[in-house]
Parts: sequence; C-alpha cells; structure tokens
Amino acid sequence: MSEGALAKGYEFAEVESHWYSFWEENGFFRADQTSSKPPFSMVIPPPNVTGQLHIGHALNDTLQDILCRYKRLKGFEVLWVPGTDHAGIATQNVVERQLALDGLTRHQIGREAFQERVWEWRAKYGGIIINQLKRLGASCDWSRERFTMDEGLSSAVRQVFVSLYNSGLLYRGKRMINWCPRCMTALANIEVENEELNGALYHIRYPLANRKGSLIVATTRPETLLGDTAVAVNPKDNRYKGFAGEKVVLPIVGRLIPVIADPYVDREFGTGALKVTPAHDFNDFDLHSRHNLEVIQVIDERGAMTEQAGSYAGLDRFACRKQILNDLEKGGWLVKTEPHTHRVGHCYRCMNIVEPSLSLQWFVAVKPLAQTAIEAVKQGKTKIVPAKWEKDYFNWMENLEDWCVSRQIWWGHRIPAWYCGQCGEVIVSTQAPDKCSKCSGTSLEQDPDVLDTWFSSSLWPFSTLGWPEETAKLDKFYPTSTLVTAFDILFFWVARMMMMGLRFMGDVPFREVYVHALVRDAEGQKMSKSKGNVIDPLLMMEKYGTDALRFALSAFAAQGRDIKLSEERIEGYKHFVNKIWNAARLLLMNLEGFEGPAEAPEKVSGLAHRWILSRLQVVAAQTSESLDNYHFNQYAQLLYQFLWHEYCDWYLEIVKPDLYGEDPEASRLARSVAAFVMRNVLVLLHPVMPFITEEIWQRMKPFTAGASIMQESFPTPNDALLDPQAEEQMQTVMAAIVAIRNIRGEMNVPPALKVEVVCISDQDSQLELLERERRTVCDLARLSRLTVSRAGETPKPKQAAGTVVANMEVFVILKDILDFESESNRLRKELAKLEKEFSMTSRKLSNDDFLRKAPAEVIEKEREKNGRLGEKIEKLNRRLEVMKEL
RNA sequence: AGGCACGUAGCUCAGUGGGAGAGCGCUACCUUGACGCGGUAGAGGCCGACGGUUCGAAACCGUCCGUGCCUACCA
Repeated sequence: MSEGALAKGYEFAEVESHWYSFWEENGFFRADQTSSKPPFSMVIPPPNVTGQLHIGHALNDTLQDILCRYKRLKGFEVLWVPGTDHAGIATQNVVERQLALDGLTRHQIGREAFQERVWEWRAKYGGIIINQLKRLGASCDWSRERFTMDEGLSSAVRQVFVSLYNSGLLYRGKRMINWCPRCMTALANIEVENEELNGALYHIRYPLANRKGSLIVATTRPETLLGDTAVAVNPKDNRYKGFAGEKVVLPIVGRLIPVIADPYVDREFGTGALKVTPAHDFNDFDLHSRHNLEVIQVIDERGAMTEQAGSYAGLDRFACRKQILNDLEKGGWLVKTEPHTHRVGHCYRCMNIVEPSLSLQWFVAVKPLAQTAIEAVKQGKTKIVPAKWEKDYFNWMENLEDWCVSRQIWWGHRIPAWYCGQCGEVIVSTQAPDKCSKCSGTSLEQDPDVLDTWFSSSLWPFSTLGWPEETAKLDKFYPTSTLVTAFDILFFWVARMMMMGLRFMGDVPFREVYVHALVRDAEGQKMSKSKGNVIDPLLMMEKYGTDALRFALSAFAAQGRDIKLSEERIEGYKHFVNKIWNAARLLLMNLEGFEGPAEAPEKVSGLAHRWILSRLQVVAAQTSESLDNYHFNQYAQLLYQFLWHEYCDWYLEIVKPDLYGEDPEASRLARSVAAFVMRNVLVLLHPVMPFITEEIWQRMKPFTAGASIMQESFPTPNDALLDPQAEEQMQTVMAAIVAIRNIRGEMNVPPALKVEVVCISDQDSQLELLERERRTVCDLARLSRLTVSRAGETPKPKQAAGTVVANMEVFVILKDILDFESESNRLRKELAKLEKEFSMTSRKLSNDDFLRKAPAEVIEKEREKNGRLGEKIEKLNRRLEVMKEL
C-alpha cells in the first residue's frame, strides 16, 4: 500500500506529467529491434512542423496510442515511429510572414540566408507539437524521432528521385499545371480545392470579320479574352452551321481569331459558343493541341496581366476583369450578365484562387506505380478498414494523372538535377556532379526548385526505418502493421506510400490501414480557426484531464461516421474518470494494512464474487475483440458499462458489508477479489486511459507487482472463472432487488424507511438462492425483514404491493401506508404492458408458417417467453382480484 | 451531373434478420461511512416516408423525401 490518503476527487495535473516522464525515463516506449517478440509497428502521420496539436491530431494519435499500448500489453515488440513533416509551402509561408515584420522578403536576403532562418525557426518552434503529443500521452519511441528534412531522409529522397528518373517514371515537361499566384509555385492537382462560388456568366459579342453577324460567347472569366486565340462551336450545332473557318474580331483588342468546330463544346451550355484561351485553361489547352492554335499568355506568375495584355498590363487579374467588363459595356460588346455558380480551384495552403498555367515542371508518371498499388489491395496484401474506403482508393488510383512534384519555393528537398550551361544536358544524380557528363563542361547549375513535401512523405514508412542504409530495423519492422489516418489524406499520403513502398521495398508499407472519421463540431461543421468553432485539445486536457479527452475521442470513434464533438461530452467522461478514482479510493482505504494472501480467484466461493469474476472474463474477451477490429467506441462502451454499472453499482455495494464487517474471512475474500478485478480492469482500460490507470495501479501494491502497469499482460479470459450459473443467479437476485426498489419508488416509500418483504416461490433452487443471498437483498433493497417461503406454506400477505420476478411472487408489506388506489393503478399499468407483449408472442405461436419455418430455438424461446408472460399475468390478475376484495 | 454515406428517445449516437439500446438532458426522491463529478426510481421512440422480399425487417432490396461529404473539363 502506498502511503497518504487519497483526495476525494481525482487530481490529474500532477499525475499526468509525473507518469509520462517516468515512462519515458525508463525506456518503456523504446522498441528493441533484436527482440524475439512478434513486432507491431506503426509510423505516425507526421504533423507539420509548423503545427499546433488540433483535435484531429488528438483523435488520430489517441487511436494510435491505444493500439500501441494494447499491443505492448499483449506481448508485442511495439515500435511507434514519431516525427514531423517539413511542410514546404506552409513553413515557408510562416517564415516569410516573420520576415515581413522586419520589412524583408526572402528574395532580399537570398536563398541561403532564408534557409538558415527556417532552420532557426524550426529549432525554436518545431518541438511544440512534439511536446503536445507527449502531453496527450503518446507512447512513441522518441529515440527514433525523424524529420523529413533530416540528412537520412533527404538522401532517401534523392535516391528515389534518381531511380525513378532512370526508369523513365520521372520526367521534366512543359504542361498545364495549377499555379498559386500567392505561393508562387506549381501545385499538384490534388492540392487544389474546388469551392463553389457565386459568379456570373458574361455573354460577349464577337463580330464576324468578313461578313455581317456575330458570335456570342459565354464566359466566367472575361479578362482571359485578351489571350483568346479561337472561338469554338460544336460541329453539330445548326445555329452555327458555316461559322467554322470564319474569323471573328476579338472585342477591345481587334485581333482576328478563327472559329473552329470541336465536339467537345457543349451545345446546351451558355450560348454554345466557347472562347478559347489556351494559356489559361486546361480544356482550352487541349483544344489548342487539336487545332494548332496560338498560345498567348496574358496572366503572369503573380496573377497580374502581362505585356501581352496591352493597356491592361500590370493590372491584377481581378481588377482587370472589372476594367474589361467596363470597356466591353462601353463598346457595346457585353450582351448580358447572368448570375452563375460554379466551382473554382483554390490553393489548399493559402486558399487563393489558382491559375491554370503552362509551365515547365517535373512529373512522376504514376500510372505504372498505381497499377501495382491497386493489385496489392485487391490481393489483400493491405487491408483498408472500413472496407468502403477501398472503393474510393481504387477509383482514385484508376484515374490518376501524372503528379507534378516540383515546387517553386526554397524550403524543401532541392531537386537533384543539374543543367549544363554549355550543351544543355540534364544530369540527374544523388551527388552534385563536377562536370557535364556529355560535354564535360563545368558550368552546371542545379534546378532551383524543391520537391513536393508529399514526395518525401511518401517514403516515410521506410525512410524513417533507415532505408537504404540500415536493414536490421527494416527487417524487424517493415512492413509496418497498421497505419491510422483520417480519410482526407488517403490520396495525398496513403496511396502514394503504397506506390513508393511497393516500388522501393518490394512490399506494401502496411498490412492494414485504419481510416477514421473527421472531427466536426456539434453542428457537424468542419472545425476551422476562421469559423471559430475549434475545440482546442490542449484546453480540454487542462480542464478535464487527458484521460477524459482520450476516452471521449475513443467513445465517439465509431466507424464510418464523422465525429461531432462537444465540450460537454468530454466533461461527461471526466465524471467517469472520477468514478474510477473513487472506486479505487474505496478499495484502497480498505486495503490499508491488508496482509493477504490474496485468494486464488479460481477457488473463490460466494455468488457475487463468482459473478464479477465471470463477467470480467467476458468483458476481457470482448475488449480484445473490439480493439482487434478497431471498434474503439465499443471498447470504451464496454468498460464504461462494466466498471460503473456492474463493478461499482452492484459488486462493490454488495461487498461493502464484508469490507466494513467483523468477519475476517469474508473481509479478506472481498478485498482480494475486489482488488483482483480492479487490477484487471485497470489493465483493460490502460490503453485509453494511461494516466489514471498507472496512478491507481502504483498505489495498489502489493496487489500489483512490477515497475509499471505498462509491463502487465493484457488479461486473457480464464475459462476456469467463467461461471454461467453464477451469472444467471445474480440476474435473479438483481431482478428481485430492482423490483422491490421499483415498488418502493412507485409507492413513495421514503428511502430511509426499511420495509418487510415476503417472497414466495415453488422452486427449491430459488428459495435456496434467496436464503443464501438474504443479506444482499436486505441491504440493497433496504429491508427490515425478508421472509422466503414455499408456495402454499404461507398465506399471501394482503396489505402489500406485489409483483412477479422469474416466476417468484414478491410482496412488499405496506401496512398502514398501502394506498389501495395507487397499488391497483400500478398493477393495471404493469398488466397492460405485459398483455401487449403476451398477445404479440401468442400471435406468433398461433401462426402456422412461423411454427413451420422458424428455427427450433427461436420457437422454443418464444414459447418460453409466452409461458412466462402468461404466468406473470395470471399472478398479477389474481393479485388485482385480492385488492378488490379488500 | 455522378458517386458514397447518413436519417433510431429532447440532444449526440450504438445497434447488419427473431424480446427497441447507451450517454447526456429531463422528472421525483435521497446528508445510506468511495464518489452530489454521487445514489435510487421514472417519463420519453408508428427506428424519415411508401412499397417489396421473409414465418418474421430498425436492419435486406426498390422508390421518394431530407441532410452531409467526395469526385467531374459544361466555359
């Protein structure tokens, strides 16, 4: 027993920081790659180094930590690799903002100085989220923490780049890409978020050059008119028969452009005439390729109009739109403006509207890689849970376009490609070459761009394990066992890890992927700082404790549904934590000075003891099953129910008289079983509530042995303790107690008043059971006297309220206080309910089809139920008759 | 437009073919020696609508209504 009285309420703050450092200092999170235990490994989805822990991380990392702690208790060698992501664009943005405070831009200080600033920034703030993860209780192996910009990971990136290049899977080309004019970089298609905007559809008249008439085009982006090089119509469109081959005069500009016919044009939309701006639209670019059109770039990389835009040069693209509309109106070209909602691409980092742009970039040809990644899932080498995500995975993988991986920023892995100033040769190499491999020239210049952050993230499961240098770690822990992630990065990250893992390790990066939901607010809205609806996990931990937050997240992590979290729910689970604390407090107060020995649980007698031990076995088995199947909510639910509503509400209440009583034998037994069950429940709960379980476990010595609860074994169900008979008998006892309490409540018997009860049964086993459990019934139902009698041997009491429990008649004697009116009402109310049920079962049993087709055990069950109800109704009816006579 | 979910108690949600459940909230009562962050009891639901399959449907199928999300080149 540890010294010192327990506080009445659980004080989590000191407990949490104390045990976390204890675990860390003792190396309990460290994985041993030489261990003979079976491995269980995971890599953390690396949070952005600029990040603060938000509720999504809290959920993601709580679930991972539950799995890790569970697997450790199950005897696995657990490796959970932590780390952070250099988050190229996001981090560069942050540091640029910091520079701006000093009135500087990155171009003013230069590339090298800028990179130094980022590293400084990282040294100063990069650890914040790591400490927040520790606060959450994450049992990561911190000795293996990695950063995507580490030397090891960087060399893995270079190696992969070179290898893909040499295999022809990575190339440089001039193609249409999405360009963010704010971040000044190319983006991958997936990094563009389409958002619905209320814009307008402008109808603009393009007069024919060589004859009378005009074409009216409809557009949402009139400013791009300056770069138009054609107008397209559908060849089958009768309205425009004979227009193809004509020329129109571009309004304002006066340039002549051709009218072309292409089936791509939708006759139904707008006017059926489409203006074509190949430099600034994906589809228009395709048309340009088919029809050999001119390409005129009128918008530059900052989103401003170019020299090609003539008098509009220098104007911002949106200012230009206004001006153009003005001028169109003045010149009589603007026919009409109608409201139009459409989806517009936004940069997922800064939410500015992206600009489709023709640009020279590096691309990964993903199709061949995707094919093996699809196969791997189809063959079950990687299982995605819940399985419905497999469909999305296939769908995405099958429709992949080449992945633009170059970014025009300074923070990230520099592209390992050099260009020869003399002959223009492109040299791709993991090491900087000193001369051109073709002409031996020495004026080589490295590509200024860096790689997409997700390029390095895609190597995470093996680059963090030391690839390509180390093999022992990889042998033991690759493929990783499980990846836990939210669905929003399924494509960004999971799919790409699959491709890279298969390509470079020859095997999938993980055996299972558990995809969890997104946390939303109580209204179902996505949480975001701008909406002000965020629940800050750090604040929640401060207010309610980490265990309560973790338990809430686990309890709400039902598969396939978004989590609507609100603060009250976290608060609610704080009450559960407190309940656990107080159960332990009761126990510990009574373990004080207890010398033991603890009873071997297999030898225990006594109904309540046998019952709770049996229930523990069932719950332990269900707990394991829930976690094995990622049913985190079920896991939380099970333990909540068992600990509160069985162990506390019934078992501890039954056992209290033994604890407080004089009988040393009974007291010893009660203490030892209560402690045994508590110890086991603590271990079952430990994965989700690491802190309070460790705290209580430590205080329970010598009922617990060892340095930490983390070294316990997860309880495996012991068949010798399974006791269906005890469970059934307890059901009867509890039902009797509840029935008596019910009558007391309905008849308004004051809680302090003890009453007399008579139980009448015609079954010996029932009579014996009640005799044996007499004390429990008297205590929990607050009885002054309990008479147990064989049917017919004692007259049924008259001034009493009665009911039927398991065929046994139970009478609560209410001399002087019995109100006949309300007792009759009570009986009638109960009868009404029973008769409804009875007629339902009777109807079923009189249905020939049912009797013929339903399985035998279902029919038997129905018969049994019908009989039981019938008897109960009969007894209650007789009771009602008696009442009338009085 | 297409796809995928979801619609169960006041609220948030479990429940994948045989007795409608939980937590919170609500009502009444309770200084019972772990806990009022507690205890005991109670009220509250044609399981979105309609149709079908079945002896039997909250669950399976279809249609509709409502909500949410994702994808798409109708400018």
